[in-house]
Amino acid sequence: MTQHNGAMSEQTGLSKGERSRLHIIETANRLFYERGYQQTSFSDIVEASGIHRGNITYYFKTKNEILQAVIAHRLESIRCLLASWDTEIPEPRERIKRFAQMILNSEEEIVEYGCPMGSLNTELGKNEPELQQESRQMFDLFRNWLTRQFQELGLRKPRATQLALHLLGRGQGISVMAHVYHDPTYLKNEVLLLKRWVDDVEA
Amino acid sequence: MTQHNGAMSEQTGLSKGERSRLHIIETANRLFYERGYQQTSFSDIVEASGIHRGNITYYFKTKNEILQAVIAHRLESIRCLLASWDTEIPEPRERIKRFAQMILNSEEEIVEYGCPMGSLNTELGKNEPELQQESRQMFDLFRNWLTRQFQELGLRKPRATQLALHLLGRGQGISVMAHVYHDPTYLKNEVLLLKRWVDDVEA
DNA sequence: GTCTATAAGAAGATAGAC
DNA sequence: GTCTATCTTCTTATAGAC
Repeated sequence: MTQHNGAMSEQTGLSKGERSRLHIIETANRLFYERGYQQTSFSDIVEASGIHRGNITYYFKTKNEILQAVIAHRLESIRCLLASWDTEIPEPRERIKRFAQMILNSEEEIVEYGCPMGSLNTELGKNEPELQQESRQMFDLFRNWLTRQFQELGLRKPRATQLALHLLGRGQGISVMAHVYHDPTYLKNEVLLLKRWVDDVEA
Repeated sequence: MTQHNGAMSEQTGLSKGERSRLHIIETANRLFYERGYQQTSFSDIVEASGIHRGNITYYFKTKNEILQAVIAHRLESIRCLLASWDTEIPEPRERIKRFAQMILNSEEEIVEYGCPMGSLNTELGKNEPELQQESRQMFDLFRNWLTRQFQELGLRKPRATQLALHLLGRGQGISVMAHVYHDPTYLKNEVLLLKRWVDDVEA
């Protein structure tokens, strides 16, 4: 059966509907990060996206569904990011340090809003166990990827996983404190310490 | 002028009104921690405390004021805690390790709800800058106290502050990750690492 | 696919009787 | 000090025209 997609954009390869859907997701993603999930209303998404209420409902029946789509979107972004690191960085130790560098690259947003993964999970963990579980998958991607990198350094899996969790935790701590004190200097200094820690991990 | 407080309890030294006020604060404190500030409604506090709506309003005009009282209450608890550590523990290094031990002692709550200071600050940081600033004072108490302990170890103030912030950040990271994965084993292991780190800080 | 209008309920805040 | 009742606004969700 031949598919007819006459209205597809040649630039993006997305149909009109797919573009609207993506625009809703990207708008909601930003608002959920900057204001929090609970504190972002449906109307906020309507205003910020410029897409009318009923049309958003056409794509997502509930706000809950929007969050699920946002999480799926973030998961895909993380997968792409990790794949690019795998491609571009040959040494596992340098790959691990690239993770620390990511924190430094996001300095401004982290100082202002905290870590997107951590703050979302912290919010959902209080009252929405199913959604917390979905958002936890973002951590899983990094944890599994970091575990693999430590294994490539020559460590056994349990130890590699332990180090991966330690590194993730250090990143979360840095993000929380940098946000609490709105302090880029603290963030920079701690990322430096973290890279040194990576250098000192024995193969 | 002589004060007449005929209705004071002999056990607590609090008048009826002071007891009601305290009961509201303690109830709200627990709910804000377990469910989050935004996700706790005025009616939730009414139900959980057993004190009727109008009477809560008699003590606190707005939910905002309740939060301020909750933060003030927490600040006082932290001051008492730190004072007791000062009294009971002679060595500064042992005092610092007592801070790490506190995380272990709160293991169950942290795994279920995260750190009370960190999760509150993360939530308020998104949309309520004034309230975040108030809640930040909880971190200030620990930061200043830890800084003093590191100074007593013989370190200069800037370095002592840096180490205090590092320690606070490690604690936050542990709390976030233990909560994300609901993993007491990770928490125990990381607290152990943290105590070793304290032992290795050079005087 | 896109939009307007509105229903149904929950939220915070207030008035005033007892 | 304690309580009931209500106002107003905001929220999510839905119905249905175009």
